[in-house]
Amino acid sequence: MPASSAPTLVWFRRDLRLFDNPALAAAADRGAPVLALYILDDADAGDWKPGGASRWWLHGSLKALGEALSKIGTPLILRRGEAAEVVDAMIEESGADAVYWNRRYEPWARERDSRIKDALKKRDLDVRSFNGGLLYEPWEVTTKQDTPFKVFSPFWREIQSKGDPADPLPAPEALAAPEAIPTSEALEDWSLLPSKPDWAGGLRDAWTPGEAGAVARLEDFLDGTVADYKAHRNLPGLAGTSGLSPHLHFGEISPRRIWHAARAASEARSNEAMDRGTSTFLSEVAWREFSYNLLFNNPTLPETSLRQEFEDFPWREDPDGLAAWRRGRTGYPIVDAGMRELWHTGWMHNRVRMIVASFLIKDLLVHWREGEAWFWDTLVDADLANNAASWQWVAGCGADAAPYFRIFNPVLQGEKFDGDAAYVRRWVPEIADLPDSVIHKPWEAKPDVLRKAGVTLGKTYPHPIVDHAVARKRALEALETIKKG
DNA sequence: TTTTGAGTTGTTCGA
DNA sequence: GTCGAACAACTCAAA
Repeated sequence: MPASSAPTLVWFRRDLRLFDNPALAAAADRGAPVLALYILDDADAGDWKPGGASRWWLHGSLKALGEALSKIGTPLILRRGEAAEVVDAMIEESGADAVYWNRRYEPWARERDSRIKDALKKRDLDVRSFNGGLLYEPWEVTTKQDTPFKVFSPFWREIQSKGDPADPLPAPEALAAPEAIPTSEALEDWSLLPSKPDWAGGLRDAWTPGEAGAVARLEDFLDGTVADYKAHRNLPGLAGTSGLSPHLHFGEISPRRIWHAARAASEARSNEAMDRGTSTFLSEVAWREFSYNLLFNNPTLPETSLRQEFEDFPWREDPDGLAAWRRGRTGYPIVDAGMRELWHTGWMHNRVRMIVASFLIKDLLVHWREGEAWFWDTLVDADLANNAASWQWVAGCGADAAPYFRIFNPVLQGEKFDGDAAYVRRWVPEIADLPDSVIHKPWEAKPDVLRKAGVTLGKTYPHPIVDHAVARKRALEALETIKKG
């Protein structure tokens, strides 16, 4: 124990867990009492305050973290406001002489955190930041020329060549609370949960925010699903993905833990170095790293097309089309199913995210930022780096972008990846009685087939809001206008 | 400095 | 129904 009992302030942010939490582990090692703090820092976040679905998740995650911390001896203090001011107040009220946190990578957070760090260092406090959110820091993964990667494949090869990332750190077993514990605001007073109306029923059914929920998901996934991940991850009718994205976003589980657990599970199944499902899954974790790397090196990624020429793209204003897309009433069943899954559960299957994004951008020619904004508000896993990088990728204006001619055909995609229409029938029940042969293209069904299924196009289910073949040609022509040369 | 091979996820058309 | 080619040109990363 240090001579004084001045506490260590641990500022929780996107690391709402006890296991493999470097800042918390370092505070525990230091021996002094631990003051655990979470700041609702909307004031600092500018245009990127968490959306509705994220706030719902945050409530559950904070509740779980508070309970877990109390169990090992120290409460979680909740405060609202500008982080710099709140941290100062906490130091004042508790007598803390050290402040630890795990890094964030949003441009606004980096700028804010470095200001806070400088100010505290000037006052001779022990201030430290750690890597709690990534396998490797963005500046640790670079090309041989020491430049940031702009293409995923070589980035992924570089990650693999590094061997395994650091071992996860154990969770502290017991922590001492400070003598002077600052008062906490009540989580309920933050109004993170929707009330009028309560739209979160579907979210409650689908998710368990918090570290325990995250670990349970990981174990379930590694227990079975991962074996067929390579093939099944593309089929939205199955639960073939890990469903870990929101847990990762809030830091309820660390990517290093996921990495090591996945490797161990793979080795336990076979003597091979790593099975196909596991390596495909880990490459998806690496895509997350790649997005963070891109955001770190391109702070305007959420607002500005990475490829300059796309700033001159002839986007359309289409309020009606955008509204139909948001509500899942485009007349294309696979698109509508995805948008309704999103609205209902706060999540959408990855394959379907690409389909709906391609539809908004290429079929409607609506700016990718409109899609980014809607996802930001409705996804429980809304993440600045992933969201921005992925929308730019689909638009073709990002790093490693899709070739211009890659325009998803929503009918073919539906038939290919939802062949038995299990997904469409679940989320678009009004057409569930259509046979497999036409359920992805109801407008081609014969009148008596529609009648038998109780479908009246334009009444019970919309006509397609655009003709895909026409829209595809229009998109290719629009892309022609920004070609160089 | 120059060269070389490669670049997550697709669609359409014609043989 | 199945298969291969075409669909652009450019930029990246390493040698």
